[in-house]
Amino acid sequence: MTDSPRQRPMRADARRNYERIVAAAQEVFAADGAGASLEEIARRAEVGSATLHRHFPTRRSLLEVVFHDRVEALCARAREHAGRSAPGDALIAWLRDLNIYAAASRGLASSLLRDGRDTDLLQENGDCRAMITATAGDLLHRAQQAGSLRAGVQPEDLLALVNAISLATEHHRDDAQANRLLDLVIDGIRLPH
Amino acid sequence: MTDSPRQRPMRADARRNYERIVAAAQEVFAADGAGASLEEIARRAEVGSATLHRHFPTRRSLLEVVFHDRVEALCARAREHAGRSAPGDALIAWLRDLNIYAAASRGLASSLLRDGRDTDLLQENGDCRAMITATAGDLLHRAQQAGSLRAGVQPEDLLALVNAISLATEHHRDDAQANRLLDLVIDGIRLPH
DNA sequence: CAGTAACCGGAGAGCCACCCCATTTAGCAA
DNA sequence: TTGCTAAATGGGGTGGCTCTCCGGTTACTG
Repeated sequence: MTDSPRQRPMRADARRNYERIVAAAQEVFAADGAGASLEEIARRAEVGSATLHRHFPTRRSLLEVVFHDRVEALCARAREHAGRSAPGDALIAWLRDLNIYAAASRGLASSLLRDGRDTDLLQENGDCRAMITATAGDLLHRAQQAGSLRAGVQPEDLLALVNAISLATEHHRDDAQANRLLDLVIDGIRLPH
Repeated sequence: MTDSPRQRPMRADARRNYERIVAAAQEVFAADGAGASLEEIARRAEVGSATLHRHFPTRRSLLEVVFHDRVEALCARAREHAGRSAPGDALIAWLRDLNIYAAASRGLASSLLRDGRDTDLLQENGDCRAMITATAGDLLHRAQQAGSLRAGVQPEDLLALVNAISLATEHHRDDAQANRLLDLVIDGIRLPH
């Protein structure tokens, strides 16, 4: 599913380096955040920096690959919630998942969300962004149709806010504040009933 | 020597350079955002980069000075609102001011808010941060005492959220979204009555 | 077991923040 | 006014970053 070798398959050494880079990036991004040094990643992967830049022309393209799996897991989780709970509750439960994920990944989500100005990038492979926006949109739509949510809220708003909460609380590692803020946001989008 | 612990006034040339740097920083930060090149600022101020670094040992210390005036204006505005409107309305009106300010200053506010990890910096001169936190705390406290706001919300939460909104919407310059998000937040903190 | 296209990575260009220290200069006192 | 001294300066160095070029290497194919 993820592998579609309709293009010419990668040469063995290329694929090996590609995977070493992704593995190294996983470690380094987790340790230093999304702004980590790409050269450090190349160094840890024992690969020339040119090789890294050839495989991943932008920082974002690397982040995209590194977090693809986690984002997929998050979307799967959304489907679970949708099949198990009432629409409004499903959305809220998923927002909590998203919040935890965002806190755990040190503002990485924000790097994926952002960079809307690089329009090429977006259409080229806004894969994670597209997946997660679609997921949020789906849950949101259901909740709104079920009448448990105010109208006018956009999927991007939710992502932006959760992302924002993680950004805002990131530096002083305050999960209590993050939860408080999420509760605020949830109360804001819920219809008084 | 020991009987005059008072700081000497700046030498005239030092003061001149200091002011040139601040003026240049104002332009450059406005144009390129808070991450702008410090060397470019020194260049535009026609000053050696060492001089810039001596006057402002960190990027943050420069931002601090550059935005001191605007932050003061914002706090003054808070006092106006407090003297004119009901506590809950005053807070909300001020949040809207804050939102506009944050949007206008291209994530600069966020740079001031953040960096809580540099603990030295905070106590050394968290001037803007302290001012604005105190202001938010004051308005919030009044509103809570007047019963128009849910309890448990912290001043930092409000700042974090508004800051967050500006961060989240910054890159695609969408004032409509920013306003929508702020409305959400306001509805979240307001008590249903 | 070649021949060739794909791939590699060292080296280098052009940024940047930050620091060292020889030189200049403001301000004061005689 | 003049000379002294501490304060202030800024050119240039260090080391780090991103990103590119290109001569050498290597995996696949026929």
